[in-house]
Amino acid sequence: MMTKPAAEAGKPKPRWKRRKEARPGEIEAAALDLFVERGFAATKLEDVARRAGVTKGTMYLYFDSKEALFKAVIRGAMLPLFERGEQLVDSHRGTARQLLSDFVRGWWKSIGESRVSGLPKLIMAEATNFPELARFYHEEVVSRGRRLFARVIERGVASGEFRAVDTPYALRVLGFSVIFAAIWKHSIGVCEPEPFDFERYLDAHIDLALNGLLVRSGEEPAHA
Amino acid sequence: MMTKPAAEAGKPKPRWKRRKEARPGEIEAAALDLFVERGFAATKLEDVARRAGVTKGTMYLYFDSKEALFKAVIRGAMLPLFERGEQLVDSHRGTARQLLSDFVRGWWKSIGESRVSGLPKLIMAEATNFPELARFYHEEVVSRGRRLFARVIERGVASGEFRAVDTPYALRVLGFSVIFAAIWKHSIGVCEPEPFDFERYLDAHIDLALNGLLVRSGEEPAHA
Amino acid sequence: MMTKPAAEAGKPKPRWKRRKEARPGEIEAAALDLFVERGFAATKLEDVARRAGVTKGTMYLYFDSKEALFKAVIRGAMLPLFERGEQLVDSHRGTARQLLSDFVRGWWKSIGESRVSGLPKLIMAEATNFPELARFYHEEVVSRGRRLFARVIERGVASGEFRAVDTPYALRVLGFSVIFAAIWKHSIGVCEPEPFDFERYLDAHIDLALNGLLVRSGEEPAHA
Amino acid sequence: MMTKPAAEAGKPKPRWKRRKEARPGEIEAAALDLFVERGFAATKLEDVARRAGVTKGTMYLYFDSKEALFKAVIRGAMLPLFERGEQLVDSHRGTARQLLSDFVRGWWKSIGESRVSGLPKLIMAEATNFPELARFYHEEVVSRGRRLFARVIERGVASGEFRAVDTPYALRVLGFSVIFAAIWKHSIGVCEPEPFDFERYLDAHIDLALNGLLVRSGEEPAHA
DNA sequence: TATGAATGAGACTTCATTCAT
DNA sequence: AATGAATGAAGTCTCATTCAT
Repeated sequence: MMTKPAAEAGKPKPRWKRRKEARPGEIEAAALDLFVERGFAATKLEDVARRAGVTKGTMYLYFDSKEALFKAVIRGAMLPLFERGEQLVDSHRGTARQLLSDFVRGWWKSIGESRVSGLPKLIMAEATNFPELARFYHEEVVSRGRRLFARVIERGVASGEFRAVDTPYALRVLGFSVIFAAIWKHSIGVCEPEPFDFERYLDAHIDLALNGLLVRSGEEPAHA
Repeated sequence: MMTKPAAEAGKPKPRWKRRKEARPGEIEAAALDLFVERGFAATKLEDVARRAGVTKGTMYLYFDSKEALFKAVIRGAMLPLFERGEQLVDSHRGTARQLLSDFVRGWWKSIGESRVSGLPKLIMAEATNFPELARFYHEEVVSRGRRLFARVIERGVASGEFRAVDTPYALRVLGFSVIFAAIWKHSIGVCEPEPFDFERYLDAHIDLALNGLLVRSGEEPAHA
Repeated sequence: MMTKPAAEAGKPKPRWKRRKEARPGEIEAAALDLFVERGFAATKLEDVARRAGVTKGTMYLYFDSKEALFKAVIRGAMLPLFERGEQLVDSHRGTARQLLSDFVRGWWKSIGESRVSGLPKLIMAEATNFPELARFYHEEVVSRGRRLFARVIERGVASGEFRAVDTPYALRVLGFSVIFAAIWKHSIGVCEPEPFDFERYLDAHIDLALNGLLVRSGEEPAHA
Repeated sequence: MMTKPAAEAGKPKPRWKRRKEARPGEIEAAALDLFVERGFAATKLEDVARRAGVTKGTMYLYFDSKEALFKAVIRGAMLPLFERGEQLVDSHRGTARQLLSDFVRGWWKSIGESRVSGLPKLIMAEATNFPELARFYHEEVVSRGRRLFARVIERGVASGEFRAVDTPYALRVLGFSVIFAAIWKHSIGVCEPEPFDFERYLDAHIDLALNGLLVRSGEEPAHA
């Protein structure tokens, strides 16, 4: 419990370090965490600053306002969202059912288990307060995601594996229930007495989806 | 409950009527609307008051604080959530597949199209800020809803109509995608360029759910 | 030094009074004082509030922003500026030299000795920061003042009392040196070791003005 | 003052030149411009730095604080104020009326048309915030200017050209209206729809001053 | 019962100043 | 000598809450 006497202290610890390049990312990461946890309005910039290891003033070196920070967080977190997904669909060589399964599990792997999984909740909560951002999200994420999911289903229909479903809305049904897992994780999920088993949830989802989509034996395949 | 006869009134008529009984409900309704639209923190009590046709001060005659109002809103909005649902499952005499279809459509009819449809979004957004409420919601709505949905599925399994699925998680999958429709309606839905067709969404949902659940011809039914 | 026991206190002094009508004027008066004394930027709203006997928040019931308060102060202080002056010129029946003397002394009486005398300094100091207000001041005060002063000089020229001077600029010269007295009073004047004798200043001003304007004996009058 | 020969320099040339001697003046000049334009409080040091071609940090190598810079600016700008004026009065050999005319025009030439013309506005605006500076200005400029102007008038009175006016206040009247021209130029002047003609203003000023001061024919000269 | 003027803690934001580089 | 990233005190403004009317 001895405290080192000040006289002995060789190097006086600097009050701060200069880290121009790292700051924005750190601030955005801290902000994403808190925005997801508390919502935009209930998040105090001072808390974001503290979590990012800086002071209030520093935030304004990198972001013009709280709203600008919010937008940067959203936009920044979205960019990596589709790299993997589109590549997967492009290069997948197996059956459609296998693709669907890989797709959903891959999505959870890259999104659901990272901090980005908080994004859907955040967007849902603030969409009406930031319609411009919501539109941006819609175009950049929702539409793109739908196109991607549509390709998965259509490939199965084309190959005769899947029934001829109402693709545009079937993908909404299947997509929503995956995204909701992310929302759940960041909202009521944290209060649930027994933990939510996301692996099992995905299993059930894929099981239902495939059974819901597959051509039933005795039926003619959709394109035959 | 006697009203003073008008003839006797020498005093000038008061500017406002005695509406002690109606007030709380009106305030809660206004608050629900705004909380759903903007979130808890971003909603100003003055706006709630204006929408309810009263003034700020009046609100404090009925609610101790903004937080108390929030809780009252949540609790109040929950009451009607299950009336019909449980009754439906109790009294339904058709096939399980018909029950599931009626159940989902009935839910949307009574919840999705009313102001209560905003509740899920609100809870999701504020769950971490109001864990006590989230727990309450979990117990009163989520658990109860799951039990109800479980009965629907289990009835189908028992009757041999449905496969032996992982019921606890299958119902989460099916339930989430219905609830998400309500969330969507109150968030990004308002920004979507082409309107979301909820009827068609429910059709697709039921179609997928039934096909995903039904015993596939050639398979043995689960319980046989 | 005895403190009255709390129990004995008959009427608990109310923390504040309701004075909707009086507030704006009081706030503007306090703000005028401080703006004049310190300038716009250096004046803290909290100080204005304290001087007006209210708190910060109250100011925002009556003025949207500091800038709005500033504008209200300027505009409010200007309205009464010309009532007397224009009436004087309209109704004056004496010689032009008498009118000029009355005019200058009357101006000082109604402006120079009141709190409004701080206005010119304020406007001069903030003109470039609030160009819109400066234009407003120019139109409402400067131009109007010039027209009024021009009438005084022109009457003298018409009557043969005054020389044919370059009226538009002569009035600037004469006007400026009167206005400067007000500026002086609120700036360096407060630091001068021996007090500035404004009466004597006006005497000297009028003496010089009249001698500068009057037709010199031996000269022909301007209009003859 | 030896400069290291270029040939010897193996080290990379520094990005900035050694300009220790020139810096303070450049910073003061930039600061004077901005202080005049916006006032002390509304001027940001960063803007001063940018205009001076340095960065914020550099300013603190030369000035301890914003207030110190302000004082240096004021004091520095005052030095050239009287060089010419006193020399002019000392060496003038013409009539008093010619001296007065030369004096006023010379003042405008050397002060009014230079950046120093902004000083009066600045001092007026900040006198109450910096009483110490105001006192300094009063002693160094006002008093000195009055003594100088007094000599001009007194010479005319002595020579019999001018009437026996109340010299101490007559000079205030005449001086104020000249100084006000400088203030005007830097405040409302910039917003005036039609440009202020300073030459014409000086003509009118001198015309009025001389006519106001000169012995009127038929009168006895003051000292006779 | 109802009002809305008044409050004051607390949020966002600015900027003079410091100091590691 | 010079930089500019970082700081933090202080300002403007908001809004949940109180209370005189």
